[in-house]
Amino acid sequence: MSGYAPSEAARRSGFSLDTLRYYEKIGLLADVERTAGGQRVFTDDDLSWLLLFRCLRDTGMPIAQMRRYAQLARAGEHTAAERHELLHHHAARVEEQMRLLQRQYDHLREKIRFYERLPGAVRESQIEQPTVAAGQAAGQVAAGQVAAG
Amino acid sequence: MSGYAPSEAARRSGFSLDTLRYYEKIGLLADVERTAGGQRVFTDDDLSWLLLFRCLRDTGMPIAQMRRYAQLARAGEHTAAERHELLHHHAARVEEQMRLLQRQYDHLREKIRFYERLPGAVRESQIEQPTVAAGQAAGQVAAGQVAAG
DNA sequence: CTCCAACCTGGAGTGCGCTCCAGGTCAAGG
DNA sequence: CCTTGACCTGGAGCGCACTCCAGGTTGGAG
Repeated sequence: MSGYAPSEAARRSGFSLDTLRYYEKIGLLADVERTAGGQRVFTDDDLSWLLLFRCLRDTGMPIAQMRRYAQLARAGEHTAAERHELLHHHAARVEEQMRLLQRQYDHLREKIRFYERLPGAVRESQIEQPTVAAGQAAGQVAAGQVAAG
Repeated sequence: MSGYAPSEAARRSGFSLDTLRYYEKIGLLADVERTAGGQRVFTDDDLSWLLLFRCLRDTGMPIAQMRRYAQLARAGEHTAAERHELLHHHAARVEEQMRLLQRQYDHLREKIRFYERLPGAVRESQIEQPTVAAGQAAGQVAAGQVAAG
C-alpha cells in the first residue's frame, strides 16, 4: 500500500498541503517521489516520517531540531547514537512540559472552583460539568482570593 | 507586603520587564501604580494577576483571550458567569492538550526504545536513564519499523 | 553632590512556523 | 477533446508574542 496523493498525505498526517511542501523545501522531507508530470507521490516511508514529525511538533520540538534529526538519519546508521540522544533529551523536556502543564492545570481548576463557589453561579456549570460535587453554592468567597477574579 | 519593583515583579512572575510593560500597554494589566518619578510599583494584586497570566500562558491561552478575561473582571461582578465560562472552556482545551501530549509522549518513548534495542546502543543510555529495564541489547530490530529512523 | 544601575518612552525589529498568492500545469471523468 | 479540480513553483505576507533599541530620567548608595 504505497503511493499517496498530496491531499491524502495531508489528511493522514494532519499537516496542510502547504506545510508538506514547506517541510520538503526546508529539507525535512527529502526526495519525495514525483509522477512523470511532476506531482508528488508520498510513500509509506514518507508517511511514517510525517507521523514522527507530527509527534515531535505536537510535543514542541522546534523545526531546526527535527531537521537535524532527519539529516542525521539520512547520514547513515552510525548516527544512531546521536539521534537517540536527541530524542532522549527531547523526552526529558516533554516530561518537564507535562509537569508544568499539570501544575498550571491544577491552578486553573482552583480558579474555576472559586467561580463555582460564588453565589449565583448555580447555572450551566451544573449542567456542563456535573462531575465535581454538585449542590454546594454556599455564599462564602474563598479566603485568600485577593483579586485577579 | 505590597509594592514590588519592576525587576522583583519580573522575577516573581517569570515574565521579562519588557513583557510586563507590554502587558500593561495592551491592556492586560491596568493602572499599575507609579512613584512620583514615574517608575512602576507592582502591588500584590498585580502580582496575583501576573501569576494568573503565567498560568494561562503556560497552558496555551492566547493573549487576546486573557485580555478579554481581564476586561470582564474589570467590568464588575456581573461578568463572573462569563469569566467562569471562559476559564471552563479553556480548561477543556487544556485537558485535550494533556491527552495529546501524553499520546505523543508515548509515541516518542516507543521511538526511543527502538534505539535502545539497537545493537551497540549500550552506552550512555545505560548511565543516563537506568530506569527502563536495563540489560537487553538484543540484536533484533523492531518489526514494523520501516524508516524514519 | 555624584554616580550608576535600574528604570522610562515610543516605536521598530525579530523568530517562528506556517499560509497565501499569482500564474501556470496535470490528469481523470464525461 | 474538454473541463475541472487537484496540483505545481517561487516568493511574499502574516500572526503571534514578544524583544530590542535609542535616548533620556530616576533614585538610592557612597
